[in-house]
Amino acid sequence: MKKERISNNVIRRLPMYLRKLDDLIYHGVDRISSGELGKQMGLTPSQIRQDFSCFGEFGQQGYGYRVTDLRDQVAGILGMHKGFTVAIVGVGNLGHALIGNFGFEEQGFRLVAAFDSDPEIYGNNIAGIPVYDSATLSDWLKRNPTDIVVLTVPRRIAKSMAETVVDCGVRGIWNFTNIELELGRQDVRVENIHFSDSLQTLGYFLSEQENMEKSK
Amino acid sequence: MKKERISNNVIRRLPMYLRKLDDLIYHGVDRISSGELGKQMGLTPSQIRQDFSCFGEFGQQGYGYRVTDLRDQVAGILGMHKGFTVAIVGVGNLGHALIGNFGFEEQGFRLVAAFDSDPEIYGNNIAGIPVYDSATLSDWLKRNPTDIVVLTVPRRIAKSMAETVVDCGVRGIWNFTNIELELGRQDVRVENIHFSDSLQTLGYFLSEQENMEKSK
DNA sequence: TAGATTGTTAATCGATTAACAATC
DNA sequence: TAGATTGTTAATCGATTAACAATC
Repeated sequence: MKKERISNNVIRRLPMYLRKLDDLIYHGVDRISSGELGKQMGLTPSQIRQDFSCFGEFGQQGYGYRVTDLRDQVAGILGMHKGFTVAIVGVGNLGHALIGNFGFEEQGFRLVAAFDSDPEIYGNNIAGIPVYDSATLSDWLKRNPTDIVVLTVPRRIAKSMAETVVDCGVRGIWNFTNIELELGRQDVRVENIHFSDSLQTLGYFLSEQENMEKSK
Repeated sequence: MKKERISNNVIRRLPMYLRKLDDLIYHGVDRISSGELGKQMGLTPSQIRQDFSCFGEFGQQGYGYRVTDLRDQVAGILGMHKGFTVAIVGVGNLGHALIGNFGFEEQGFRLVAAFDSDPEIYGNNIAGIPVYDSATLSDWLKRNPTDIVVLTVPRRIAKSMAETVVDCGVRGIWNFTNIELELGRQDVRVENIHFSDSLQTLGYFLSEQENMEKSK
């Protein structure tokens, strides 16, 4: 029974499932039960069955799940077959790293162009991706409708860049700038990679651990 | 009333609070109520008071919270004053970006060294951080006890590198390799940055949006 | 003092887990 | 068929929200 409203927790688990399923395929596993999958992922079988049942009936009673089928279902839910187009704005080390190593294509995204304001940087190709002058970004987006912009620019220009690109029809921003982009637009989705949040969380746990040991 | 067991959700919100509080300080705000903070962050006042009350009593009745005090409390909870030492393993574009742009020091971490196996790369300094040969990592860690390793190596060597460093006493791994590091050690904390999970989540929402529009 | 706002207890809501009939 | 395992309904658990006495 498909649900209309999917909780955030479920959505965040989908990429985890995908990674695990790819791993199982890699290891030649063609069938798995919710019990076994749960054991391997540290989830309860119930949760796994509940999660998938939000989107449809992907298993077979008495048998389990066909790994490749399930993988394709999950990939489909995540829109990986849609070929969303991507442009990277800001080609510093991080932008560079994403162009070279992330593998947009393997994940079903189409990385089309990159932009930077440094004349030393634009005009070149990086791993086959042309890098254009940021000054031409707005025009370019109007001529080349783009689904997603990866925001890897310095913090101080992040907000205005974000506003520019959404005005040019971009529907999703993958935000690496570590600021909270409040664009006030319901139709634009921002997904943040907050590096510092992650490291601080790690700091919390190490700190906790130290406090525990001291109080023993 | 301090709680012993803090939920993960609360912990993940702490860095958000910190960012917001830094922002308020930057804008010269010296006092804020849970109501106003909630409005600005999109949380309920109740939740904010509940969150902070896990760690102590940081506010004043009838007044609210002193922004700088609260900021310092949160930073303290996150262990930012502890000066955890950090080494980066893998100096590709991403490792390079983290050394140059992340700002470990401003966040209270002490970035001490970086390692890479490429002779073109090790032997140099990057932004004042020495880059050593990965072959010497194990020895170096034994001589220089290190709290955290940033793992920015290629996927295929991620697991063995992780095992090496925890054997040398590293207590936390900031993992950028997009694999699930199952180290089976309760005393070592792994914090993941799964780029692809994040982008796939964005893909899900854009895909949903399209489906919604089509079915209208 | 009166007004504001906290910290905390109680109520609600949502997510996870357990149970089980359906069925491969 | 018997055994296994799903999808789903019900029960539990935990997190969020609401309410309010305490107090600055």
